[in-house]
Order: sequence, then structure tokens, then C-alpha cells
Amino acid sequence: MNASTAKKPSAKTSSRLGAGRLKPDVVAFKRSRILEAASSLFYMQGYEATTLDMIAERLHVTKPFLYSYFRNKSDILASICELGIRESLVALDASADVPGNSVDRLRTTLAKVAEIIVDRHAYIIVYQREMMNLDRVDAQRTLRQRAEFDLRLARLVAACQEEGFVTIEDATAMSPWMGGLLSWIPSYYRPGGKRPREEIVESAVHACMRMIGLG
Amino acid sequence: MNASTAKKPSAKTSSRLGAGRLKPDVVAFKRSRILEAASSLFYMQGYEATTLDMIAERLHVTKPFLYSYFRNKSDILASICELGIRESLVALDASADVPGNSVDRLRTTLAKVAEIIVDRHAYIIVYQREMMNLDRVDAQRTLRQRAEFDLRLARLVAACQEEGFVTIEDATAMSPWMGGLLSWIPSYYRPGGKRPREEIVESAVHACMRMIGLG
DNA sequence: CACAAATTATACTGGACAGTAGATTTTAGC
DNA sequence: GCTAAAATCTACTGTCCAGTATAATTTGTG
Repeated sequence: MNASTAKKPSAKTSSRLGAGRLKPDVVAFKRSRILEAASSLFYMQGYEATTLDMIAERLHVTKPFLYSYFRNKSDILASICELGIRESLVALDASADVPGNSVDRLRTTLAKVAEIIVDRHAYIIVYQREMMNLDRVDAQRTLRQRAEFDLRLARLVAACQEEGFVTIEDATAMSPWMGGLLSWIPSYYRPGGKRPREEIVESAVHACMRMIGLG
Repeated sequence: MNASTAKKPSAKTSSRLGAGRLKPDVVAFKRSRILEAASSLFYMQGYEATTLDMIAERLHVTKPFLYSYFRNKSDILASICELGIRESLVALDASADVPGNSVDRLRTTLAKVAEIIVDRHAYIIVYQREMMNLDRVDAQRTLRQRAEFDLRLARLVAACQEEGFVTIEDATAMSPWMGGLLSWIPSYYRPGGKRPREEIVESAVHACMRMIGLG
């Protein structure tokens, strides 16, 4: 295969043009397994300390196998960073569909994002810690996604202000702190720790809401 | 010299035993200049991507020179991590001397720590990002310092509760979020950005105080 | 100004690791 | 079950860099 960038099997790799449903899914599955193994190792040992041979070994494959699914080491990292933030972005997008008023929407969305961050803690940590190892293009895309995250969060807060639920003047100035607090969760909460997931999420949401005067 | 760990000139390095005031200071000065150069490069490019030759070049010295003042590369990093947190710890210690009630003490201390973090942003970022590159001993000491930081912050919050200024039941559960928020400052605030230092500090302190119901 | 001790530099080594060329095996259509 | 293509592996290379042995230089002292 030797995917130069995209792994999309160029439309007519299989004999039956555009037909094969299975193969693309298999490719996607393999990619996600590689990312799982890589993120776990990056999380525990760091990006530079993790060799491609280690990733390959964990999957019982060899290094050139990885190169069939990713351009190079930093392409693996870029995919992890991408995954690390996209889900949160999707959750923020979905906030418009939450029933109730703007405060309900904010609270529900914060909780949803907090849950995602707890569940994907390894991706988030790797994302924050290793972003600088990305090449220019990947780094810029990732930064843009992060800016998008902050922007949408700020809009949610602004809506609470506009609808009159929040009277604190500098409420929008609090939204970056909310983003920071959420991003901080994985540093503070280790999976398998004593505190249950729900408690962490609830506490984080509380902290965020109080920042804008909503108990 | 070839400092094996401590650089203390073993008491009678100079001819006049225990007399020389200058030399130890010169050694300390050189060490701090090395740390400055190293932290700046680690901050901008990451620990692994920074070679000892780069650090030496920036100071117009050579690699073996660095080995006269630090055991190895990770010893340099360990010193940066140490510095990155010690000042904050000192500020937390000094909180007992702040006049006024416990709320005044908390507010003043949070502001002081926020200022330190803003001023030492490179150290803080490197500390958070590269801690895993430390060897076991240095990593444990650093983790202990961080735990100490969280503990003292929690005590300050608890005092506000005991003196009756804070009525929120889960106030102490908020203190880790305060620590996280403060640690987040350098990711959000880049020096030379549009927002002035004071504004950032004030906003951060506000956010923290509101978490425990103090506007 | 000689001469020991300290400081700093030159020049090298050894190992690790990302990335690759080419061989081999598996898969799937006929 | 034959054959072409896709998937995967074996074996290698070139580079980079932490760390070091040893040489040169500076500094302080009598």
C-alpha cells in the first residue's frame, strides 16, 4: 500500500470499482489500533522516548507495517492530536441541540466535554505535551482547532449573558479559564484513582459555572 | 571541577579554607546562566529536540563546559523543574505573614503565585511538559513539591471555610481546580501578547475566588 | 615569573533510531 | 490451484547526539 498521505485506497484499488465496503473499514481499524498503541506509549513514556519498534512490538507487527498506514512518526502524533480535540469540538457543536435555555446548554455541554476529556485523557495529555513535535502544517491545524474550541465556548458563555442569566460583566473573560480547567482534568484525575468519573465531571462543571456566578 | 552532583567546591578547594566568598557565587551564576539558556531552548523546541551543543553555543562555550556544572542533560532539566515550582512554594509559605483575614491571605497569595507563574512561564511550561524525562529520583522530588503546592493551597481555602467566610460545602474540592487554573496561565497567556500582565493575574484570581463563592 | 590546580576546549566513540530497499508471504479473482 | 497484486517482513543505512578521554589554557599563589 505505502500510503503517501491519505490512505484512501484511491477509489479503484479493488477490482470491483467503488464496491468494497470491507477493506476501507479494515484499514481504518488498523489505523485506530496503531493510534491506540502509540498514544498509550506516548502517554506513558513521551513521544521521543517511544520508538516505532516499540509501537510495532506492542501490536506484534514490524516497523515497515506502520509506514504503510502513516507517513512517518510525526504523522502518527498528528492523528492523535487531531482525535484528541475533534470529539470535544463535535460536542460543542452539538450544544445548539440541547433543549432548555442557554444556561442549560452551557452546563450540559461542559459536562459532555468534561466526560470526553476524562475518557480520552491519554490523547489529551499527549496532545498538550507533544504538540510541538508536529511539523508546521499539522501544528497550525491543531492550533486552529484549539482556537475554535475556545471560540465556541466563549459563544456559549456570551449567550448566557445575552439572555440575562449572567450579570457578571467580565463573564466572557472567564471562558478561557473554563477551557483551561477542562484541559487540566487529565493532570489531576488519573483513571483508576479513587474518585469516580462522575464526581470529577460534576466538580469541574461546578467550578466553571461558579466562575460566571452560577452556583 | 567535574561536579558529580553537588557543585559545592568541597569546602577547601581554594587555598584559604572556607574563606573565598566569590567563587561559589561565580559557580552559582554560571549555573543559572546555563539554566536560563537551556530553559529558553527547551521551551521553544522541546527537551529532546534541544542538544547540549545548542545550549553551549548560545552561551559561547562548549559541551564539556556544561558537564562541569551538571551531571548530564536530565540534571539540567531537573534543576529547571525545581526552580519552576520552588518560588511558588515559597510564596505559599509566606501566606501566613499576610495581614488581614483568611480571605485576604488567600487572595493575596493567589495573586502572588499567579505573578510568579506569569514571570516564569518558560520554566512552568517546561516543567509541565518535560517532567517525564526526569529520572526516578528527580521525578519523585518534583511530584512531591507539586503535592506540597496543592496541599498548602487547600489549607488556605480550608481556613476561609473555618473562619466562616466561605459557606459552600465543597470549597476544598475546588482547590485543585485553582491550582490547575494557575498552572494553565502560561498556555493561555504568552508574554508580549496584547493583554497586560496585571489583567491576566487579576482575572485568574477572580476566577479562583468565584469558585468558592467569593466575588 | 614559575608552577600547580582549576577551568575550558578539541576531537572522538558508541549506541540508538527513523526511515528504506527489496524479499517474501498472503489474499482474492479467475 | 494459478497468478497478479496487496500486505507484511528481513535486513540494512546514515545520521545524530549524549557522553568522555585527553589536551590546552587560564588563574591564583609564592
